[in-house]
Amino acid sequence: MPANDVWRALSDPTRREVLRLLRDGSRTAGALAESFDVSKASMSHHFGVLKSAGLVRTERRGQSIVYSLNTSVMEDVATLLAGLVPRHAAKRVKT
Amino acid sequence: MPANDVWRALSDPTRREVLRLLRDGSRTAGALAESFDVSKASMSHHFGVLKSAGLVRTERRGQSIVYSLNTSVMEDVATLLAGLVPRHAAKRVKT
DNA sequence: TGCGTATTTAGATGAGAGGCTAAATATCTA
DNA sequence: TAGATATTTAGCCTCTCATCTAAATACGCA
Repeated sequence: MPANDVWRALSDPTRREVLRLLRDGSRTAGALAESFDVSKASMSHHFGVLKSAGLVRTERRGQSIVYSLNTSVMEDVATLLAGLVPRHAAKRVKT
Repeated sequence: MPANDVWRALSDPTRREVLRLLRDGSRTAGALAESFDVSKASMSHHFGVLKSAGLVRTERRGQSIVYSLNTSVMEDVATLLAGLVPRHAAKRVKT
């Protein structure tokens, strides 16, 4: 999980929304894509960015590919952020 | 603090390093710029991005302009991140 | 006021990102 | 195997971003 890839992945609003959707459970590429007003090809590109950053995992199920959050890496992201926040700004990350 | 601006500001490694430097205390634009192998004009651009995202504050001191972290906004950033991390991935953000 | 220092703004450039359509690949089912 | 469905890859285009140099602005001090 190169930190640079993670930050870059998070810099796009579409990708952040994908992560938010995945908070509620795994979804197929197609199901995710339907939530956005963007071509499936473009969504596939976003999925690739999220995947190479290690933020999501994939699993084939029949004809579909199911995406889910890689929760352990999401924890690492919290740590990355902690490296920027000054000590007295520490707070409980409520989820 | 539009969330988009914050994430965009954080997506650049130079800007993240600026924030890390500011964790240890305020610094002038020139002092910050010396830590990077980039022109002062480019650094000024980065400062502008950080500032318009609300991540840093400025204060003129004589000929210099002193940059410091906007700690309250850094807390908000932690909240933004929390909006992406699934419940069972919650963790103490150690700083 | 005039000069030196500190910083930002203007304008140009090259690389990269995200978008699209069309084609390719993988899987299921008849 | 043929056809339908799901997803990714390829190729192209446009726009944004980080960077640079040069010029402009702001301040302190003689």
